[in-house]
Amino acid sequence: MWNVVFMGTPDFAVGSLNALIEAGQYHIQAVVTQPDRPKGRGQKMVETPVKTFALQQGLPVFQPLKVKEPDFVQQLKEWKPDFIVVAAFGQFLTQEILDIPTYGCINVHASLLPKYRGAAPIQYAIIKGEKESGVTIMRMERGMDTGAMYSRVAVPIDEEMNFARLHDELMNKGARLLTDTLPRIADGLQPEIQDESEATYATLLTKEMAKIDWTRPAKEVHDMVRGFDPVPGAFTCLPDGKLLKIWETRVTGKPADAEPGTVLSVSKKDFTVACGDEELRILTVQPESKKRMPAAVFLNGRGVQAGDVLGN
RNA sequence: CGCGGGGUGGAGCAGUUGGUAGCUCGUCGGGCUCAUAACCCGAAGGUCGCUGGUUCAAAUCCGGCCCCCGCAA
Repeated sequence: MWNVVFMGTPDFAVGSLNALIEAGQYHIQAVVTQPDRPKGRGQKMVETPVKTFALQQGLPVFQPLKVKEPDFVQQLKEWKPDFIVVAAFGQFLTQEILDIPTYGCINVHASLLPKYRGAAPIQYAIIKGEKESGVTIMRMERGMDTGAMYSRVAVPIDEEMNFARLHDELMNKGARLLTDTLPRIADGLQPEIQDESEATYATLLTKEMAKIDWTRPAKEVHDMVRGFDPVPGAFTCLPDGKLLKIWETRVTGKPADAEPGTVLSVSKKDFTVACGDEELRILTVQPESKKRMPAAVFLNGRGVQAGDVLGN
């Protein structure tokens, strides 16, 4: 049995925590996660997915505002963990903390490092039109996901892959890779240094980035739409100013000679919109205050008409 | 008490000077066609979220409750 302190926050991290528990050879001394925060409609206090899961499992949960608080660092030292496993935790660890575990702080990162270091690696891989992504197990050091890598595993990304699916796949693959790799680290597995010249960064996604820019090529818009599905959702504006989220699209390959954002053809099933280069077929949308619906259904009600211009 | 939109036949919507509910799609039947997700004709299907109240009369006005959703965090 190895002593492990786990640090993580969103669903992605739950996969890894669960794998550690099921592996049966790790003693989870503590689960550290972000404090409860007011969230959503009504501003209710919401606990992180990791907290919810950890409590179900009967594990002790800690939610320091900052892990680097002296009192908490002291607590970590007293646990004398063999590993600190970190998965999408959301706080930086100080060198003092990195030095605590016998075998170091081990991170599960949802990309093939050194590509897509940072907060939103899954979304970025899709948005950038990558053909594959993956997960990396690495030894943390100071710096944003710069540590030497113990192991990696790749997963292909097809044209219809969206964030939700890639997330789940990487969560599962990452969890398995983690439990496979930890024992080898204890055995002395040597990590591989990241090639700094290959590094790219996946910065935090902002609201502004989710707004569709119809002057971009259709393929880019398509990649963006699936990269933002289901959160936060790529959106545009209807002629009346109402919000319209776009959930599913298909590149048509048909050149579009109209002002970007113009609704070109409207059939019973769907409609197409002019992008910078080609027409993009819209298959699934979500009007403001409504649920996600097929384009055909949307067109039955309010819908749009050929000639309408989106995005203003 | 963060801001806001909405609950109308299976689906998406219209319908607020209150007076027995319409549209598109779907479904079922029939027709046309080599054929069709196309077209034509016809039919079924709604206690208008729930609950009180105002009124001769409420989907439509007022109160309470339940549910869904967008924004913001």
